[in-house]
Amino acid sequence: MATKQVFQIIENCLTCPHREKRMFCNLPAGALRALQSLKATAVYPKGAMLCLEGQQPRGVFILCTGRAKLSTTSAEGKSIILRIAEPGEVLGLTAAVSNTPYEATVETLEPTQANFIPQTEFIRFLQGHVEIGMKVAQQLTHNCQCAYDEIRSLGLSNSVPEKLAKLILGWAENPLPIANKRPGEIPIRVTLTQEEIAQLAGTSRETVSRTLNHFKRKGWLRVNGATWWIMNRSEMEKLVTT
Amino acid sequence: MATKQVFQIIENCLTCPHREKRMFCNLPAGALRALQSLKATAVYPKGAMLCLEGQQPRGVFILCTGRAKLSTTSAEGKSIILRIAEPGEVLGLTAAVSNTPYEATVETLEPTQANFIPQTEFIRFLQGHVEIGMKVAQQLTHNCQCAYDEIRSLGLSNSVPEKLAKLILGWAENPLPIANKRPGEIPIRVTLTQEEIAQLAGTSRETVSRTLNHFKRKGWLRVNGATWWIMNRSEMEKLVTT
DNA sequence: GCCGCGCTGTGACCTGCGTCACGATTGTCA
DNA sequence: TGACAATCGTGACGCAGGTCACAGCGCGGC
Repeated sequence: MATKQVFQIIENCLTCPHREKRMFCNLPAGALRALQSLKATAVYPKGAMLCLEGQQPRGVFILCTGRAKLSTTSAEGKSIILRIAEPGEVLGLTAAVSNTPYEATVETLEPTQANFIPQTEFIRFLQGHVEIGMKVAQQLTHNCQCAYDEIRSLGLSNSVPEKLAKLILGWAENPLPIANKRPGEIPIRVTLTQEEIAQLAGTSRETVSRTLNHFKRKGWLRVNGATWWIMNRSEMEKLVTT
Repeated sequence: MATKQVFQIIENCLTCPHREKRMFCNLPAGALRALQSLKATAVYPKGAMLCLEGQQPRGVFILCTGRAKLSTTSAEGKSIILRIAEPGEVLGLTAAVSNTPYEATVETLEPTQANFIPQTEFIRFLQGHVEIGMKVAQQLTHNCQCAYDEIRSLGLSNSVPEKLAKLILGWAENPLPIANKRPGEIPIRVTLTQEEIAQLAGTSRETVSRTLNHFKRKGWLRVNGATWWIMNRSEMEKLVTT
């Protein structure tokens, strides 16, 4: 099904084809040249740890390709996913700006290219360009908004079905671009395991399994490997009150 | 017991006695003068709403005196407290920077003086001074860290007693400066109602009541109105695993 | 092809805590 | 000082979902 793809490395931020779509990278030429000279590009396989919760900050990462999951772990080893970071995001900002240990562990979910900038150089870069300040503020704002969403989801949703429905409907915001789709069916790609979904929703793996099967039995959802179809969006929305 | 205090208004940021202790206000003279000319000072009674969740942003508030609670409410009217903001914090930043509706409702917990800066002027102020960018980044970073703490508390703590112990121990970080205290006893001031504590911990009022009484019966806590004594810190710490 | 590991499905059990209900206590304003 | 509202204390009940245990299943590696 999936043809083997060659992993494209983006060497030069100035000619990066994605630049304008990206939250952080869409910068004026001057700042972009400075960024280009500061950054060190690296490619990581799926499952690589970019940084670990509690470590002293070494610098920030800018995601070029690939998504990463940010998670935090309790003393007993229970862990929750704070959010999934998309290409164009800067990771490790809170730690770098306030010079405190990394708040989260960052693990790549797929093969990933990322640009690394050491902390001191990033701070200097930040102080030298006003636009960077704005971009940093936007990224931090985005982090906050995601965090607040998570808090609302954890603290205000009453039931697990509700939380899962909310998650799935959130993924449906950017559906798979499939040609032969039937009207009303939304195809999405879900590469997370049930364990990870449980960590996102703040529940247990077994409950995720049971709830998904409940959705399937109701005919609201069809699952085929990593491709899911939302068959009845409105019914799922009824579950969501917030 | 409590003598009636005259509420002191701080007219001038340049001569503000608290400036150097405050997260946001400790600025170089130039930026401070600009701030002084932009701001509009107001005094609010306890229980005043500075901004409402979902409203279009009008601007930002800088807390001079008094604390405020930031909360968010679900469709059914259940609400949780995101955090308690202290003097020196800037509120409404996420909304103002990204021009999205306010994320939270801000309600004063005590008589409060706050400086208001309209959104467009604040953005101009931000773009005109690099130091403001850093301060904004620090405030946003602080917001994120608080939010992540809340997520950890909601998602990783298993029991309500654990969450409450964590909360109380957090308050014990800055205890009341009382002279005749016995060694090992930590006096703290708690002006929140049990309902509010429940919203902070993501639980119900009744459970807070029961759990606090459990702590009292164990001899770990003594409550006298708004003044509480932590009698046995180490036992309470044993409850906290994260 | 076969083996093994990671993922998923499902039953059984049980407990923490949310909810309802009501009464006691405290604070506050006229 | 008295009355009313807000806050707090506590018993009873029920169930959502966490936990444990184990069984199929798919997929990649050798």
